[in-house]
Amino acid sequence: MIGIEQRVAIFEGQLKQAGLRMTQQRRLILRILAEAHDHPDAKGIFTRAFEHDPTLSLSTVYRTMKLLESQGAIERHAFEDGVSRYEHADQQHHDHLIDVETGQVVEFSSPEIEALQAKIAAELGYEIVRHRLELYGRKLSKTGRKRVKKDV
Amino acid sequence: MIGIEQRVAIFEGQLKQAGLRMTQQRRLILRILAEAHDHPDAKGIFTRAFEHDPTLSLSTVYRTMKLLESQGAIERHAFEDGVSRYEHADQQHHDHLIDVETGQVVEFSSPEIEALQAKIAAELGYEIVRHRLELYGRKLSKTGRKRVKKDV
DNA sequence: AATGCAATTGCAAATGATTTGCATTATGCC
DNA sequence: GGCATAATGCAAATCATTTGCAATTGCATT
Repeated sequence: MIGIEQRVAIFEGQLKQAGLRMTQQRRLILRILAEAHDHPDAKGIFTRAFEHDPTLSLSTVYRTMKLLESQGAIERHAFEDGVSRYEHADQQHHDHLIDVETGQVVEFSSPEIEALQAKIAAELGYEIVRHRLELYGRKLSKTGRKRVKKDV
Repeated sequence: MIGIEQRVAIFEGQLKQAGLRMTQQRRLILRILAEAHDHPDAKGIFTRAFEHDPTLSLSTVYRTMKLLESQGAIERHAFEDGVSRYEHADQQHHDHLIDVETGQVVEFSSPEIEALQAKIAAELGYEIVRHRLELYGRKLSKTGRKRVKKDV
């Protein structure tokens, strides 16, 4: 988990290499994302950013998300509700468990499942390029659970 | 895999119980779905049905898909392109592997993965309500593969 | 610090999938 | 056959996202 300044600096370097520019709005959105501990959608990011810069437009958020995604700086997910949600990409790979009652998103990862996926794909004559695994669940009442990391 | 007539009859029974009616367009769409060996989207179903009944409207297709889904007669999937795709629901549970080059959809199922999912959810304090597992892959060149079931 | 030009932005309009309001039609019980 | 109302077709409405374009801004260069 690196800091905001480093993230901005890294991204600015990537931009420069591509002949692109670091703008106020990109800096702001990057900051919002770095501070986010959840999986906000474009409107959510826009709302948060808007408080710092009321001249920002939603189009710019969308364009920036697309740019960040193409640079590998963020990951985009589309859960069941259909809207795209984003999270920064400096963490290890993980999948998501969505609480069907609250919409809360819990992250998890399972090397065993990954291995099985690769095996299945190979048996079908494929190599996996990427995958999407989402569990939709309901909280168990009271017994033996172990919470890990939660957000919305 | 049951026949079309039986499917229509079953569905008509379900409709009757709900005070709903079996119409020409519902019958037609049901037939199209039963004959489909792929995962068509609303427009695709509409196109196929339109050849049999040019008065059919796309709205009716959407309304019918929603009805069929609520009756458990079909399953709806939204892969990465965002559009909803449908398949009849009389087969055993399975997940999907999508060929990133051709869009071809291969079905597979893995009890091992299902078991792991349940275990992971339980550890996080959840019971799984449903899940979504999609593998996006590229065909291996020539060696050891075993094709199973394919469609688009 | 001023200049120039392409990259970027904000805005509004366009898109594309899906839904919905409403007047018209058709289904299925009497 | 007649009726009440469920279902349809059409057009207009949504909703998330994208895009055209004129105005602005970043930044490399004087």
